[in-house]
Amino acid sequence: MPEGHSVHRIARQFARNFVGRAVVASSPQGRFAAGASAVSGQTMVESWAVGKQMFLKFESGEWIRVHLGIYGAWDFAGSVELDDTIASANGRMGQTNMRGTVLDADGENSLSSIGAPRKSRLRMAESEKSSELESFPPEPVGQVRLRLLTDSVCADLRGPTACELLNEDQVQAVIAKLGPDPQHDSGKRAQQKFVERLRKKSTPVGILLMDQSVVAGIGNVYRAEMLFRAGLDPYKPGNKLTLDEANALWKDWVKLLSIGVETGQMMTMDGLRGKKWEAAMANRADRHWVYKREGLPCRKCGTNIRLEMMASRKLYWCPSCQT
DNA sequence: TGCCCATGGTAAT
DNA sequence: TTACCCTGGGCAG
Repeated sequence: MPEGHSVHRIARQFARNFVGRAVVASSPQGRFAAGASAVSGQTMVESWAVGKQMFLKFESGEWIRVHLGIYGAWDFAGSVELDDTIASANGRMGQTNMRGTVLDADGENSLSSIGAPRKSRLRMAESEKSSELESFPPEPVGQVRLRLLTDSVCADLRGPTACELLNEDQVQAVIAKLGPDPQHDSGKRAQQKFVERLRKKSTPVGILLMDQSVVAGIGNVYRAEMLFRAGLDPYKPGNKLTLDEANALWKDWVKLLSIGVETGQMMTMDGLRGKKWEAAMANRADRHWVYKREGLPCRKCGTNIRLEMMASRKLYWCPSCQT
């Protein structure tokens, strides 16, 4: 269940392990058979993400667009090289698991997950584990929509909201609909675009931050946490935000996204040191100001954190700190 | 074992 | 606003 940071990490993994190599593509499940066969045998030439969407370009000029949605996941297997820009400790990548690498659902190191991201496989005997690691590529597990394979690395895609073949124009059309993403559009123009779109409408800022055409990549966790960090009432209309408030939100997103891409975790309580930082990295419950903390005392003022539905998503906030 | 829920998004209503 | 897509983790029983 990735927000923007994990998709960028996955795109970097493809850049590191697939770009420049010939790729055999298939759809074991069958639902992307035509798209897979269109690119199979070609060299992958680009891999990058905008917001929660990832784009893989092949030498023919065709692209695959993938949106993981809430269930989607990539599993990497084989001799996977970690991207240099990604911290190798606690190397979990959102929903992405990598067989052969030490990973765990909460970013904790766990030998049990070697070779087996799926629960059913965690119970495999040691002998079975080692034999599975030896066979490459592994047997597809579950409904694999798309499998991408090089000599040494295999990536399986399951349960995505979107996986489709696009041409250059179609890719540009998708991107045109998205708001700026600091990891893709750096600089003042991206910030200006965000500020402009945020302050245009009377829609509550809590909804605007989740609107991918305003800013690409923010999801429900970052939304709640950013509003708390800014001390903003989620119901404040976008067009009532001051220029300073809007600029500060962008700067905070740049910072949080960068931490997320580097660590693979949505660490929103930055400024922690030593043991507190370690505890937060190890424990999801210690990582956030308000997210999933309804009924618990606010970490700053002690007021109970409130939970309400906003545009049919759960919104967590502190009514005292956020005004 | 079998529910419920989830860091999304779209299409139908 | 709701249904649906479709997967895995958590947890009650």
